[in-house]
Amino acid sequence: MLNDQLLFAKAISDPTRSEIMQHLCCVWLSVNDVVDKLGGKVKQPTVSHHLSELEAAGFVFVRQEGRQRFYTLNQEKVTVCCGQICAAFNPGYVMKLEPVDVPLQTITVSSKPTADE
Amino acid sequence: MLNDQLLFAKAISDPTRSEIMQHLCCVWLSVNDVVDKLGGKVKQPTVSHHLSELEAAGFVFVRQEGRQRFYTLNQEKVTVCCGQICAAFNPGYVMKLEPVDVPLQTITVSSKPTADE
DNA sequence: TTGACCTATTGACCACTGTCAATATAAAAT
DNA sequence: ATTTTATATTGACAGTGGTCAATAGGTCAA
Repeated sequence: MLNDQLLFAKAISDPTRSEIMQHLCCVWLSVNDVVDKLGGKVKQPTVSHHLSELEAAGFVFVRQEGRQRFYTLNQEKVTVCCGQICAAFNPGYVMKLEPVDVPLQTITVSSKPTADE
Repeated sequence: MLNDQLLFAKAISDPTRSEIMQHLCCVWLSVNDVVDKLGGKVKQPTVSHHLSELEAAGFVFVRQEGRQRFYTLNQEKVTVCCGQICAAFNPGYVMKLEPVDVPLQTITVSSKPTADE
């Protein structure tokens, strides 16, 4: 029913969830790590709930390790969604993501970004 | 407390409102025009309500003409918001919008501070 | 002036959602 | 085995938000 673009918009439309997602950019954090990063704004069950939602929607990856669970952002999916939104509201334009101080790199909205490591 | 990025995410997180905004890309439509474009999915008061919200948030422009009100998308603001979102979730990258088949035009939305200016 | 038309407003309804305290579950440490 | 630690789940609550019917307020046409 709901496409990724709408799911992504819903995901980032809540301040707490948006902040969580940004903290999960490029790093793996445990649940309590995220709780700490939020500086007491919300409690652990709330963070856990948001992370479950994000996982269900495919916006984060999870890795269990002992009794902790580490989460990280699904960078590719998020980038594709960003591109879809840009394209939807800028007809006639193409979005490109250019690494700072590095040769050009292009993201075509309907295909996979070439974000190599 | 709520920045444009969050307001934009909220705006496009509802299917009806997102569709309205896309219909208002590059054209001026009356309220009833929008109602028609939505094909009976929602009634006129609902459309009117969404348009009021969008106007309050600055995402659409309005022009009164006789007994009708014409709305159009605030393309620049929407594009800036798209760029902010891309930047927020792609640290280390800059987003560029390139018109198809036309010389380069750039919208820089970097989270990195530029020393000058 | 009267009536038809366009849009905004009101009030109500209900589904959804973000949050928390309390508790459960599971794994590690003692 | 007991305790401590890390996370998930449950249940409840208040607030938000999308929707509509009914209506109000203008504006134009006859």
